[in-house]
Amino acid sequence: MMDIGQVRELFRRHGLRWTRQRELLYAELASCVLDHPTAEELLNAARSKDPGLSLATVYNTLEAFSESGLCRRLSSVEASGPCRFDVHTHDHAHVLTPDGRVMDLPRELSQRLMEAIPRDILDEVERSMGIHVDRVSMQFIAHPGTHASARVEAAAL
Amino acid sequence: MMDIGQVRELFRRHGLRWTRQRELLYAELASCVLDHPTAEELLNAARSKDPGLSLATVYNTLEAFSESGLCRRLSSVEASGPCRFDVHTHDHAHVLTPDGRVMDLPRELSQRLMEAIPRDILDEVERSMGIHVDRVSMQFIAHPGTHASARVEAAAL
DNA sequence: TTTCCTGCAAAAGCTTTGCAAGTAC
DNA sequence: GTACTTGCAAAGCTTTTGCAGGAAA
Repeated sequence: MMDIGQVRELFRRHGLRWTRQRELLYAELASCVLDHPTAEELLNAARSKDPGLSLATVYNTLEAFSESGLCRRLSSVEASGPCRFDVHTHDHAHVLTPDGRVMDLPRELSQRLMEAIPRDILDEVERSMGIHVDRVSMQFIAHPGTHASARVEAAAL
Repeated sequence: MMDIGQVRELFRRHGLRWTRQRELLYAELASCVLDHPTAEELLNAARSKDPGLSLATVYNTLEAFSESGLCRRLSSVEASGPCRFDVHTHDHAHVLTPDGRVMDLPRELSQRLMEAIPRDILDEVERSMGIHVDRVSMQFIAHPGTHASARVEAAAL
């Protein structure tokens, strides 16, 4: 994966101080390649390595990561629940499973999707709504009764 | 608009008892054709006609409406803050404005968008993620610096 | 040595719930 | 009459914040 020097460099590039807690949390978050943890899930995972870690620090850290572009915050979906955090910051679509999980669509597929939106429809959205479209967010809601099991490898992202 | 008999009938069809509060709240919600109110905004609007109305009732009512298919609760992946409620239950895309509002894309435009998703990409989403796609949810994030001002009429929805 | 981060606890914001009284059916 | 709804207050859940001590630059 990433050694500690690389993470320090990554943090520096994003204007973040390095701390033991941030290092740990970034590693945990980065290990969630397809699924996306909540703050509490991240805390539970990280506490095995740092029992003193506090939930407030997890939230503060995720806020700092999100601000600086190291992750993205995915707000509550369908069933109201806690926010989830996504280590992938590039534009990509999500799949929402019936059991409340959020999964990434592989980058390449997401790209093809975005490119498939006809230019003229986009133009009409901008014209009729009086806006400029910054980006498009898409979620595939999985049919209840199918259990998602991504067959993609992490590398595909 | 809709007279009281029609609303009673609508409620009955959806298995809901008619109450003064529900009547009022449905009217308020239905008057928000392009924008989507939060529970609190709805309360404020409705209190001019029923000062005794309570926030808990607004939430309970919106829950009942959502359950029975009379409105939809919007918990977008991108938005933060309180939930918003949408009287339009058909599938349609949304525009998220920089100031946190959520606006409907006209039905016809939404439909064209959905139809523009290539069949083969949808198939590959289902195959690679191991799901069946129930529906697709889309949001256009408006560029900060543009202020949305829909030029569509309510009738267009 | 200055500035930022952490952990704790407390507060804040949003939503749900228990209950007694009232209303729809 | 029965079952459901209302309004109130209180609790619940998620997230943020104030502060004192500690660590990074």
